[in-house]
Amino acid sequence: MIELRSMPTACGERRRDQACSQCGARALSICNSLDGADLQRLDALAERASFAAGEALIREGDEARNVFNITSGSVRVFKLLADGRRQITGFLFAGDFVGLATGDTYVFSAEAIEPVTACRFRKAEYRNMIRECPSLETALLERATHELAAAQNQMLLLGRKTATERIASFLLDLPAHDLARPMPAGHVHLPMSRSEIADYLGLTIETVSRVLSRLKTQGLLKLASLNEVVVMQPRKLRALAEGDI
Amino acid sequence: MIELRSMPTACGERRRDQACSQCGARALSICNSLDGADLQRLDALAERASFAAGEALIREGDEARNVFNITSGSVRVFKLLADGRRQITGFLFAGDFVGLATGDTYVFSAEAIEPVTACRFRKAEYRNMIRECPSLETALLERATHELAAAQNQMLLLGRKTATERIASFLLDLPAHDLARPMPAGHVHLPMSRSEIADYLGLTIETVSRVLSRLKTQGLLKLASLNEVVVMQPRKLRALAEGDI
DNA sequence: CAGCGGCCTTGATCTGGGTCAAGCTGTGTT
DNA sequence: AACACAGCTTGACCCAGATCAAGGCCGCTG
Repeated sequence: MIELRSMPTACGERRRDQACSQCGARALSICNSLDGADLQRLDALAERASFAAGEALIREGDEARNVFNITSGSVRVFKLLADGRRQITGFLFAGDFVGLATGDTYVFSAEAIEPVTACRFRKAEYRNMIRECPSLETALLERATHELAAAQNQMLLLGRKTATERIASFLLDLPAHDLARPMPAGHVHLPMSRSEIADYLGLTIETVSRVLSRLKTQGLLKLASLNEVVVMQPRKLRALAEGDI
Repeated sequence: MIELRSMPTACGERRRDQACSQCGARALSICNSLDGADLQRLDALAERASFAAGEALIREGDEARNVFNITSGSVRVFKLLADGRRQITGFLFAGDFVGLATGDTYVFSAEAIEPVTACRFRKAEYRNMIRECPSLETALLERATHELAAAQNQMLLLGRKTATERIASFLLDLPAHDLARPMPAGHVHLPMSRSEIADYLGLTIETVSRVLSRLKTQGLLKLASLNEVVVMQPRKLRALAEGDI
């Protein structure tokens, strides 16, 4: 048992009062939506877990026993085809929930990209929790709806955008998800590898690398390091992302 | 005010006790999850609406005033890029909800493919309803989670599957959504045009047409009419869809 | 029942991004 | 400091599916 309330980030605290660019919702963190008594009850049910880089929180096909709330680090959520082709359907950061699938088995996998800490809830207990704390359900519905809006944007990206538009959209959207990590304006931290970016955007690593190089040559970006991009011309990048060209 | 209870399909009745192939959930229709008293309350709030083919239920950017429950017909949900490129993010049938976005404005459009009837709920009233009827929220969360699982499958399809795999997946998954329309085993009804299939699968109409023709030549399908496909070899089609080749 | 128009199919050609193949870079190790 | 290795970049070439173009089919209308 961990005293979540004594640790500001333990239940996935995120910056408050920032409207989501994809669905317009505010106060998306579960923490922000619940009152003290509810958080206390969550507290009693939470078990802390940590994962090394590459370790799995959730494996597709396993019995769905747990729900996690990420408290630090970053996670890749993905599905595989039989021959190994991988689609990363999302990256998760502090404050995100994972494992809310309705069925008896997980329908996706989730692995730590960098060292991760999380609160684990047994799914059985989690159901009791919902019964006692209806506002949790409201908060989860809001988050699910938000993720659905994000998924629609991603489908638009995967189905209809060019490689350049995909990379531009990605660089502009990423900071909105990773709110726990404070970055100077214009700086984007990439905890994931090129191969993970490629599998998220439906491209190959070579194309990701080429497009980043071209955007750099064109002066839209600087590559401060492998894992840090500085957006030099956000207007132009936004125009590229929307296909306005 | 419409007496929903007196019309079996009015609140989006769907076949019961059929587990979803994408997320394992059962009883996905809202109707199936609610008891008589709750349905009666929903009843009092519902307003019947009908839409001609091509008419919009929801326009991206408009103020989000309504939530709809489709009671008959089929609907395309989509997003557009500035230059007109379209991604259809889903097709909706009897029993599906649309318009549950959290924000103040809709972030996608929804249009009737064929004549549609639906129950309209004012969003303000809908919020009261949730307060009075907590099991509605549970049902909606279950549906949202289900749609999220479907969205992840679609991202895998759009990001990593070949044209043939996309078409095969589409033909196998479609009947599971359109439960209200009873079809003989193996028969798939396509209420949407080739152009809508293309915009759903991230392809062009020419590619959709060519792949269907090839599958027909190979004896996997018959094209009974423009809008009806008969799957002759479901095993082989499933193998194609999963990329097992 | 002829003519029209919207959709669908099929063929020919083109191209964005994939594939294959070197190198490069940065980091950790001895 | 030299090395090794994993991940990244860059170049050359290729191909699945897009684009461009020409008919075909079918339901509707006069």
